Amino acid sequence: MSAQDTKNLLQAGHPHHFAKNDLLFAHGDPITHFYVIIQGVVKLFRENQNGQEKTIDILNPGQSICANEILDSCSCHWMNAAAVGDVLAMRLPASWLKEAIENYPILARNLLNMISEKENLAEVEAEHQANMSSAQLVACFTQRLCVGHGLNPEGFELPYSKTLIASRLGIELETFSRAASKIREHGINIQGAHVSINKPDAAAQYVCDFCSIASECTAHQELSKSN
Amino acid sequence: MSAQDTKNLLQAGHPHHFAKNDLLFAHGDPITHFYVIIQGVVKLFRENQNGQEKTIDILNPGQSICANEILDSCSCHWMNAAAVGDVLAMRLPASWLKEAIENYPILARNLLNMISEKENLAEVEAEHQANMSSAQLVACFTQRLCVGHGLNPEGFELPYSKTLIASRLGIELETFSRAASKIREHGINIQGAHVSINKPDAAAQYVCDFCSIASECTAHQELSKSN
DNA sequence: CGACACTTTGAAGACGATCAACGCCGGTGG
DNA sequence: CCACCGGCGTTGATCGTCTTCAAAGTGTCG
Repeated sequence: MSAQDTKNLLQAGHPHHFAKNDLLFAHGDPITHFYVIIQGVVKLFRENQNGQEKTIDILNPGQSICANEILDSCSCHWMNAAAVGDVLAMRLPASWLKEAIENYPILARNLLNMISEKENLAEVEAEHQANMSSAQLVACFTQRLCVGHGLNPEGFELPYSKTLIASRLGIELETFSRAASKIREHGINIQGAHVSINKPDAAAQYVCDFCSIASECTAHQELSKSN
Repeated sequence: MSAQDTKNLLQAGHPHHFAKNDLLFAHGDPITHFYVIIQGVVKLFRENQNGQEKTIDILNPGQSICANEILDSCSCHWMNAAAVGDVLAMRLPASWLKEAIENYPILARNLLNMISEKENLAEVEAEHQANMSSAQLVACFTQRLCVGHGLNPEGFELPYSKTLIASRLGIELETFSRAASKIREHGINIQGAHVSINKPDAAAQYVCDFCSIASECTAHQELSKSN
């Protein structure tokens, strides 16, 4: 979004605070607001009648919530959004977004871009689920975090609980834990919440051969060239 | 799309024929065209360096191909598209779509809607993969086909090969075959290519309790009320 | 210190993938 | 007309992986 958009946004909405585990909205609620996270982490998830949960995405400051639902033709939320810790989020009426789209074609264009990208990622994740072992899923996730930290040789701390990450990857916590020890032999070291990568190229090969978009993946490119 | 759009479309493009197994485009090809299927079936799939394939979607006449890729910022295709049988498809330059979007905001709006919907479906499918057994996946797929045929008590013929469907569902052909016999006890009868549903409500319950959007699913609603 | 959330580890079990063999059918060629 | 072949689907047996259940370990915070 442009600086101008941001300015408009700040005028149209108000910051709103959510405590840990608060729901920003739940499945079935009418869609009334659009959110932009200022601080904290929000978990999007779906829940079926058996109580099984599937975490769809983990959102960080700067990311927006439920733009796609507002743009879809439905009037109610399809999923739940919960504050993982304390969260501060800008809250705007849904109508504001709809009007903005009508008035600023450039915004519509940006949103198209963003949503296309998300759809693409969703497909790639489905592919990963089908073709990768749980250890590879964990390695892929970790690698991308690591690139986000500039491949710092000191390593970094996991930004979320392992329970949350496991849920995001569609595996059980126990499986995550076992996967974490298994990928040590591929150069990825997870000790408690601290992560470091010894052999980025080895790790990349272990994972990215099983990913159809490795050649376009920025994380993969960074890892490979760092040799 | 509106009738007017269709008219423009017919003027801007030319129909193009593809033989069985022809690629409409492949991963890495520059994005030059946009397609609308007139006749036949097209398979979208991704392939990793190990040769593992994942079928993303099966497209039928009337559906468009790669609108999302054109709207994404990338210049090359992220996936492959192959003709399952003989295919006739309208082929338009990608620039046509981009211009149309700039000129007709309503089209942008429709595309936003369509892509949001696809993203939503991709997420639901990920959820299904995580929470359903292979038998339930097959049942879900079959149910929706069945509703598409108006719940005809005579049943209907599968429109695709079982190999293709299995690949679409992310399971092996053998698993599909075993699942097909297992779901007979839940009122779904698959004999060769012929499918009939004896107990729609039983089948719906067997599957839809594991789906977070059962209450919004049109197929589920049809099945439930048919008792 | 004790309660609680989070994580690790072990053992058993279920499920789907894989390998292998066979049946069915349509097409091709002698 | 029959023999052969290849694509497709079914069925059986085995194996590896992930889930599940259970127990114990670690850490933080009141």
